[in-house]
Amino acid sequence: MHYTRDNMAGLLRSHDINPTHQRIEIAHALFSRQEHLSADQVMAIVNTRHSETSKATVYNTLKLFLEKGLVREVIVDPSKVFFDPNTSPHHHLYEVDSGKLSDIDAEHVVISGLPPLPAGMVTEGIDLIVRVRRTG
Amino acid sequence: MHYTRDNMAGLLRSHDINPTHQRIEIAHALFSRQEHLSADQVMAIVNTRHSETSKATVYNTLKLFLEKGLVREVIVDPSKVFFDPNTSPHHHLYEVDSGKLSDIDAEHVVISGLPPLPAGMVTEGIDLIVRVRRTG
DNA sequence: TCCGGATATTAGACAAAGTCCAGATCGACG
DNA sequence: CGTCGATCTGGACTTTGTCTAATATCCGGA
Repeated sequence: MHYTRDNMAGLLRSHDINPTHQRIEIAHALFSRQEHLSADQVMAIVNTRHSETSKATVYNTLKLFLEKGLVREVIVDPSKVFFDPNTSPHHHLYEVDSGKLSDIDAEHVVISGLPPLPAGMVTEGIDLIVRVRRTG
Repeated sequence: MHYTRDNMAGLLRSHDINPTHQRIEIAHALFSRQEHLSADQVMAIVNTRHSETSKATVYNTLKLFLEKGLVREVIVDPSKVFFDPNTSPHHHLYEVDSGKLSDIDAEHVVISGLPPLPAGMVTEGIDLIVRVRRTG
């Protein structure tokens, strides 16, 4: 599967998102890299050659992608939110010093013994973040 | 154990923190409530009667408490950091709609199957956050 | 008691992330 | 082509948090 811009249009449509120029560029930035990017980084990537997409649009679009389940939000750093194009169940490894964020496959991870939820509540998601630091 | 201001002074000393007026007030705000508070909330509480403590001091003090292991940082909301006076191992339940944050005792929770850490890394902490939402 | 240095506090300027809005622009369709 | 709803935009604004230089407080020793 190549993350071409044409394929992005299809991906957007399949998530009920009208594929505009800007949205395709933003989706392409996220999916072709398969990395965790902040809004800032997305903006920088999309506007490398010449300014194409405004800050407001980047934020609006990322929020839209989030609502439509195209990307996932990862909150590990108090100063910025990361957007993750991988929506399959997985966890995160965060290197505190460098700010590097990587995936931990959920396949073999088991979390057991959680207490029952309060009445009238449904789980929206379980975030497991392993914070690590370089020794010495 | 009552969380009197006098006891706060002892608590601070036992964590190698010089117990000043402002620090005692801030510690008292956190520990007497045993709740998760943001810097904003701490500032509001400490300055209810009349302005006593500046913003800079609140931030400096919370950071100091963090370094000295007196409180713990909880990152669940992209817009603000919460400070948790409970430093014993535990997890968190976050109600997305209301922003309410509560503890999950770690005693019976088991997390297994995590992959080995990259070489030269040590775990700084594992954060488990259960995000819930009220059923519609 | 007075002095001096170390530690703490402060106001306010500043920075960065994100939101908001009113107007401009786009693009599909008749 | 002209219209209309959807989208995009610049820029002002808000909020959280940081920084700095000046001031205040504390404490030990002469």
